[in-house]
Amino acid sequence: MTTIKDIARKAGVAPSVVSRALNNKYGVKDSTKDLILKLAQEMNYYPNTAARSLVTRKTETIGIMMADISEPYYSQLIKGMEYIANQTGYTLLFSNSYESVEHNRVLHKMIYAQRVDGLIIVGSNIQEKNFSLSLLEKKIPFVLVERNFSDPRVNCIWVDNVGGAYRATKYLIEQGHRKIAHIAGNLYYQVALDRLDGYKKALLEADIDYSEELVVSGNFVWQSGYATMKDILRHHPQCTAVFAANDAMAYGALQAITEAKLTVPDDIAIIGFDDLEFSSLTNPPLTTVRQPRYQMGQKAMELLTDILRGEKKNGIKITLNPELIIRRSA
Amino acid sequence: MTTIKDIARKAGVAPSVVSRALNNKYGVKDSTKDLILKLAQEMNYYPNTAARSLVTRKTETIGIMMADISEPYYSQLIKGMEYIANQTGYTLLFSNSYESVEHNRVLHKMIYAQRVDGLIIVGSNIQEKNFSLSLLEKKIPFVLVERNFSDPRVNCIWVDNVGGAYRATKYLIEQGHRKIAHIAGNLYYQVALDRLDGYKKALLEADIDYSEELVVSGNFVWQSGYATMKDILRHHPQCTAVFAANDAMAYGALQAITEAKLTVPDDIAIIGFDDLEFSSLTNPPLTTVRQPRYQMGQKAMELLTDILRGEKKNGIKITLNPELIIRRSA
DNA sequence: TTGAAAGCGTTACCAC
DNA sequence: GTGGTAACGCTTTCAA
Repeated sequence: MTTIKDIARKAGVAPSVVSRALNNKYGVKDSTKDLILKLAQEMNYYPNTAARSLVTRKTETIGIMMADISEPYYSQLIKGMEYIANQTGYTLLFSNSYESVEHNRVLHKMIYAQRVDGLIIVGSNIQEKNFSLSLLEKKIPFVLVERNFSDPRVNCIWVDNVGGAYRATKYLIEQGHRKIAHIAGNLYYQVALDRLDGYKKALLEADIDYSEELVVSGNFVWQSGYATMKDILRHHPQCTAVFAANDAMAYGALQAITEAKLTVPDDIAIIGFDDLEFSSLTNPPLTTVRQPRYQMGQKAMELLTDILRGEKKNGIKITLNPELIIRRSA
Repeated sequence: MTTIKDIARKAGVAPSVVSRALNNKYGVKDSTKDLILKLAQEMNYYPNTAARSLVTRKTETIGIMMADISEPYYSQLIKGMEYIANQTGYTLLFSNSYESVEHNRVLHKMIYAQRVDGLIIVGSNIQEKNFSLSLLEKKIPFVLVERNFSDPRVNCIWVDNVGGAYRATKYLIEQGHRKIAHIAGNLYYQVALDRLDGYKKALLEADIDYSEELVVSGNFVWQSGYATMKDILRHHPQCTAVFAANDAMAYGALQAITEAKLTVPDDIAIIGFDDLEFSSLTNPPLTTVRQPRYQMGQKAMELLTDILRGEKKNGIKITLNPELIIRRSA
């Protein structure tokens, strides 16, 4: 591997000059700079990341924490982040933080080992406030995605879940439904709470009594949508519509309804939340609330980059709006 | 951030002793070692990654290249790799190599910048032989997944695609089908070629004439399955079964069949390949060939780790067997 | 068993 | 504009 010293020797200058030339800094004559650049190319020079970050104390790397990188939900988010990172030159380091306990491991690998300059944290487990606090204390720049944390020092990007759920439920009401069940997410998550709120709000507005019995809690995976839908079918046969807190659970619900030989949307209408890629392929295609995930990823990355570059100050909150996508399940 | 020097000072020893103690090397008295370990804990010491890898020339990081990290197909593969990496202490650095051209960027970010100790490359684009060759030349340890490259120096892990496709097709034949179409993948990919071969082999064995007209090529995404299925329906109404080279295209085919008011499997039977999570949720649930993806990820990671640790030599080839999962689409 | 010192490749500071 | 040198935090070698 060629080093800066090799180039310096060949060019007949000092290593420091080479460094400055390569980094486009002031104080290098054009002609020597040209020579150095030419030599670097010829000699196939690439800066050593470790050496550089040892002195600059920067890694040009951003850590991404999410519950499970392989959830289809995250794919667009990741792409949005990558798109910006490719432009700004940052490298992304992913970490699956399956559980809160794992946070500790991430802290080790990313923060203490000083592998990243900042963090993007996706997910809204409401018990994880402490983690944010400890990051704040350590002065690690970070942005929270899918989470609206009121602390004025933290950066948040989230979608208006209340509004999205409200619109979905309202749409069902407009279609004439009065007995509308809600398959909620795990209520440890802010998004689950918010979507439940939106559902209630629409009911209230339409003078429909809110009934706790019609709200069943799943945990965002299709299996729980399937199981809870079976319960609803058994205990509340008068239901004519269901609003599921995410698409995965809606898929499971669809499955349960199909198995019960009922048809969607004629017997039961169903609306999901997220608009996963697959949602246009269900039978019937799923009506759902689309989250601008690609855009969320982009915004999160842009924001963190700006903060790392000193172009923005901490404490920025960004709200994005979801959109009701009407297909054929409601 | 506490450094080794800080600990050395407090312990009244030299930095080198601290280093040795922390790394469990010979030549440190138990009592001083205990003291150092205790101090390290108290003072919240964590080694600086950059400094360490600058001298050891190791990053304890493995680069993962794949076409598109967000493809559901890859999720289990990633989990398998992570599982092993967590055990061995390696950090994973992902890179989406959407296209061959991108290889260059990856080389820069990972190899030239010396950010990784080795590479796992997932994908089977047959035009990418040169990339492997250049890695070989640079002496970067790597393993290829989903690819059987005959060069005796390269490590490969792949599934028996020919066998899987053969079994799927044979199953259709056993169900009485004679006019069986094949929605192939992009034939630049080895896996697409292999699955086509397996299909032919089963036909041949059953004395069914192979007809090129019944093979249409998609590019592995559902849209192409949808489009090609429409063609098949129009031009070959006598077809009673379809073998799709992957599940995504099978989903599209299912969609096209449903839209044509035909039923699966009565009018047309369909088999996919991969067994994505979603395949048990289609209507009807998809019969498909399951790839042991989690296991592939694990094996790939184990193999690379062993090679990096000097416990295995290059040139290892591993074949895994796919399994026919019979659901209700065929 | 311990310590001193060199060195990894880079940047940054200060003198020329 | 340029060069020398120290420094980043760590491991390794060699001598004590």
